[in-house]
Amino acid sequence: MSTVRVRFAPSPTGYLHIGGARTALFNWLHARNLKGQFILRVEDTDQSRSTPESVEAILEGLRWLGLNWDEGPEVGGEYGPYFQMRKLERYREVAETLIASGHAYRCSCTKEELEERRLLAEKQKRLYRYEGLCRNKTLSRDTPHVVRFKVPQEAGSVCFLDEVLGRICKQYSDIEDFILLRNDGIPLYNFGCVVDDHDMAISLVGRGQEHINSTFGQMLLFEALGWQAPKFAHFPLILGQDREKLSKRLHPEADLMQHRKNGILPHALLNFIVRLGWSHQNDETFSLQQMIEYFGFNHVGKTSGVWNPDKLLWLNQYWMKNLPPSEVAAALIPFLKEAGATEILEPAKLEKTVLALRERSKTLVEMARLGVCYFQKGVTMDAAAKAKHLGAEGLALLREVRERLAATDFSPANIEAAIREVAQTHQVGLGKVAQPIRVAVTGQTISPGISETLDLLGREEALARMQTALKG
RNA sequence: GUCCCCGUCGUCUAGAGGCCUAGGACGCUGGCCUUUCAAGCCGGCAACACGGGUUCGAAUCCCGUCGGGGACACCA
Repeated sequence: MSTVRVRFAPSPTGYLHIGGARTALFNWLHARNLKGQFILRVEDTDQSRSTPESVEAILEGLRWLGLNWDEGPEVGGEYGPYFQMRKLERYREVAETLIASGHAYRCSCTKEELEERRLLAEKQKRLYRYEGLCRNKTLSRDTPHVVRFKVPQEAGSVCFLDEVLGRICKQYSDIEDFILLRNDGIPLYNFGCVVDDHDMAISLVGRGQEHINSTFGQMLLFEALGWQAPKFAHFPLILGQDREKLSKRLHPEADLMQHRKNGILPHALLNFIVRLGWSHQNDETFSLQQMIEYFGFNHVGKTSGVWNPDKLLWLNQYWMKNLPPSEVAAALIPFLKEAGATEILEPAKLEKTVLALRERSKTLVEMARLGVCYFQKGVTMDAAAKAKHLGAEGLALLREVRERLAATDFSPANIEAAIREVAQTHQVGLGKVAQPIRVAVTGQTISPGISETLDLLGREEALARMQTALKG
């Protein structure tokens, strides 16, 4: 069996797009599933838009998701360079080969000239083609020119067998003489991509369906160069709720790191995007090991999927409840700080907090909001909560329970008993007694069960907070 | 407009000719549990785009229509 080598080849023109993240994930899973190599390649040939900051942002996004690469920036590898701008000579050399073999030509037509022809063709209601356009001009190397690929002029078509879509073809006449090298000698996507996929011995190219049309040109290039083309797999697109392709401009959820800020666990996000376009029987939740074990292109769907924020939230809560508490606790720390925690974030207490709050929060932001009161001195009292539960009646009940609590240790049984007795004495429901305690110690109407809450706070702090509430 | 891809509940999907009276999940919804809020458990609503074929039999195969999306840069 030949080696599986797949790549993720983003262009560093901004943050890591969620669609890119899913493309990376599918490739990564395929590589891990088959014990192959996952390569990261930076396609930075768009000089006007590429920035080093973007490279870093993309690496950071991949690291956050845990998608490690075997070759690429920072780790190197035998097939580098992994930045396209570092191998311009190579592209020029290949372009020359194509010109020499008659598969490409130098073209000095300007954009304007081409546009003119396009309009003319439209006016004449005939299909516009690049046929013969500049092919016959002979140019010296010093006149400014681009290098164009010479698409076969005879009748015929290019086809490839897509791993998820099946056989797809396109007629030669529907493909234009696309540009290989710009007039500054820098390669365009379609060309750099082919040279690199060949040079890096990529066995399968997995990318979004928006690239299907460029695949035909690439197939032509592989053929002209006499190189064996890799396999291709085109993944369904991710659409926003407006059914348009998820774009950075229109959809905030397109920004991977936005989800980190929103308190989404990386594993939850992974689980969510892996199910957008892929399935394994009726399974909904997957550990990383399961994803790797089950993944295959045969179960990648063909239809675009719509972003579903509710399901992401559900998955996030699911994983907050099912991942080791220590892992969730570690992820919670920055959110607690952000929420205003001032006390020491001690690991054991953090884990207890996670255990107590994970059934009540869908995100780490929510968990921090509910949990920050356990990591502060005193409470920030919610006015509405106070008005509702710490009126005359509430305070009277609170005074009484506090007395009983102060007289015992804080075992769950004792706390239960104290509440029960007070409720019984006054012929009121348990809630009547419990709520004032809850509000007094947390400042909110929402918290875990009372004994759990008091335990989290510690006897001393809890009694002190009740005392403060009683003083008004 | 041209080319390419796609078309099962609102959404993500299972489904590779009989196992489908179409299954699961999110959401919505009724109930149980309950000291708050949740979580959990039990139940409900809800889909094969349409029209022709092929076949004893079609969500599954073929054709057409309609619908949706994508690509049409010296961007990737």
